[in-house]
Amino acid sequence: MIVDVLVEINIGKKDKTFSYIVPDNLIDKVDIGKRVLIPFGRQVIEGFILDIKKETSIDLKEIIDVIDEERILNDELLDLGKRISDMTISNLVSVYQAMLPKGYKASKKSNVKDKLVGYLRVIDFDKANSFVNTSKAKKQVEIVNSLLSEDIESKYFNSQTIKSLIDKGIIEKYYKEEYRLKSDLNEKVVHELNPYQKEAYNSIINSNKDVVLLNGVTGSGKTEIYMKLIDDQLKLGKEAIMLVPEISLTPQIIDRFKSHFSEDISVLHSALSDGEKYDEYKKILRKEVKIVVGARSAIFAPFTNIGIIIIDEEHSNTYKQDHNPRYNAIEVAFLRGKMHNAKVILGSATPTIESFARAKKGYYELVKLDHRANNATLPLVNIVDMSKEIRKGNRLFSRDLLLNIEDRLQKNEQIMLLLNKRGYSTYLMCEECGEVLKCPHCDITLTYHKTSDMNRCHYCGYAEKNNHKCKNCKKDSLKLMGYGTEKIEEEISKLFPSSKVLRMDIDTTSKKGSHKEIIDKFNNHEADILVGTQMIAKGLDFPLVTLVGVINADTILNLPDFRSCERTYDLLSQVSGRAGRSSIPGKVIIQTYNPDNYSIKLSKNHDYEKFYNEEILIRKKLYYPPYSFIALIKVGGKDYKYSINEASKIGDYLRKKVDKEIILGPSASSLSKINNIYYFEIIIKYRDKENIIKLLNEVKLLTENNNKIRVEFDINPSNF
DNA sequence: AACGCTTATCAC
DNA sequence: TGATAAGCGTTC
Repeated sequence: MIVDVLVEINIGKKDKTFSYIVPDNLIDKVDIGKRVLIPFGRQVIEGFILDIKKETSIDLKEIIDVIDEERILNDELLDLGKRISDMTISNLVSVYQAMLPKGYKASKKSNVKDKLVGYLRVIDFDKANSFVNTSKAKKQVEIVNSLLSEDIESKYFNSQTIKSLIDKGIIEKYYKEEYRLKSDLNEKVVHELNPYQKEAYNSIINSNKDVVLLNGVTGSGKTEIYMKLIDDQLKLGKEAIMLVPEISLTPQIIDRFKSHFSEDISVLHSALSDGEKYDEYKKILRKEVKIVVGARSAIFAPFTNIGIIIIDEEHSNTYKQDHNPRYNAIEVAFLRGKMHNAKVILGSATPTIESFARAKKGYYELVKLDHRANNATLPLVNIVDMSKEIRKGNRLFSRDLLLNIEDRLQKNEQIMLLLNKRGYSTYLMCEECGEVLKCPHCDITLTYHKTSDMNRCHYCGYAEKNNHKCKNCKKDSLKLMGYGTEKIEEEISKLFPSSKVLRMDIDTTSKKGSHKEIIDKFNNHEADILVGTQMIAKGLDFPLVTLVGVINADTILNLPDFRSCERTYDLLSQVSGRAGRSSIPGKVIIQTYNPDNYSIKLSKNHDYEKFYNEEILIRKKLYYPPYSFIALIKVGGKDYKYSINEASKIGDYLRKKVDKEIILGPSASSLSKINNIYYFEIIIKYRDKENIIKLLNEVKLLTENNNKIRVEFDINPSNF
């Protein structure tokens, strides 16, 4: 018997497998989709079995061992992986690896094992009973007495005492497999749908379309509808996958799910340890759970009978993986939905322009939910023109914002302030010559971090001590320019010394559990003001927040990205949704230098459709999605001239092969130099999806063996 | 990834 | 000319 094994090593030839002989003692254990241990050159590595053949051969090596008891990749997932590998122009192994949690990847590094817990039990009851009645060893008698009624974890007892009992032949130690995350079942809580939710629910179940776009304003109670839809599928004996952005996978949400279903659900997200992820995945493989709630990669949950797939906040760019393989979980959901004949539900208050366009064209069922659940009103939005404020000398905070903060503090209500930049100051500039301090490797502005007094590059991680010296004119005249959340926190504390301020950004949430800690503190009203980056805009629900301030709405607007308006609108509506979630009406103050930009102006009235109508015109005019698809080819190399030359060759090759599609570039990437590697980009705007994917796979084959350059592909990039 | 093999480079 | 460094190609 021979098996074909796919290994995680970059081999010039696409998805090449290696054949091995299966020794007789392993014949019963091998199966397609399991991992095996194999000799490979001089090393021993792991790989996936992709094929089994009856024939035999003598000049092949033998597999060393079969790692898995059960298949970890079933037929559907194996096939799905092949399609994703094609769609994303990436290696098949990398897709299979991305589909699996660390402990199930084919690599020696992932040495996550089953958690075994040591227990003690009585083996000789006669001996135990007489021992209890006769022995004078008080501690030992106590242990045996307890063990006579139930088995107990060995860690609770002194090992010396236990040893003597084991030696006497009365008790023994044994190991039991346990899950790292205990399933503490909550009491069942069932929510009745309100009339609006019921109407939306009915439209969803009565639709004959494969995909439903649920467009509900923030706070309209989409989650209740999701849960009802999942209930229906569970009753049919089917399984459900629900994807949520990483950031909104808060303990509150998980608890809410657990109490609704009152059965064990598998939760998959990055905050779990490798061991916990491994266990959660194992529960699915063993068919012990029927519901998975998780971030992007949870779309690969190894279910075999999926009834529904729900993607909450479908506009979130976290569903697209930003490194290879660059798959989009929503597209994977469509593939799996079709395979299982399961509906895919996309939910959002601000859908992507592409999704909404598809819904309007009738490809998706469009279901609207315009009423907030507990009759809460949408907040009042005030737009403040900062160019007028700055003339009055108000650089950071407008008068309007300060007055409102003061008012809320007096009423003992809470405030959230949002600025999507991190660090104390965004950059350092020389006051004498205007030179901006940049990373010596990446050509990107360095950010000053006050806590460490260091200037850091956010791309390569380069850091240097801040010495205020200008590298151009050598004078001590480097000044901090711009500002970040740290600066806002500092200034607010100065202006309102009696208030308690919390800050939430990448710097304060890097430690495990600190994210939850900050949320809990703010929730318990241990602070009055929460200053933070985007991460405070999403999904959080603080009933006492009645004022939300956006310090600078222009940061996203000014990004060189055709989606910058869409992003700005999303962010502003999300953040507005944070204000006035309960009976007290909320207020939002947006500070901007572009008060007339439609994405800012229209967020005031919470009218997504109006924004869509404006935005779609621009997309059409400039031939951007949904009027075209976009693909990005990134060519990187150490030698500037050679790299741009190779990039041009790729551009020429493509131009020769297509006639209607638009090929732009190559041009220097917006981050043209990172870690001393130069990057060039080719952008393709196309309509003929199949043909371009085929072409790009050809380009991959042609460039794969050239190790002077690295070529990467990004189909439908989420930002560029 | 890791090793052996071939080829380039340099001081003498 | 020999020693060492750098690049290349293979792994069932």
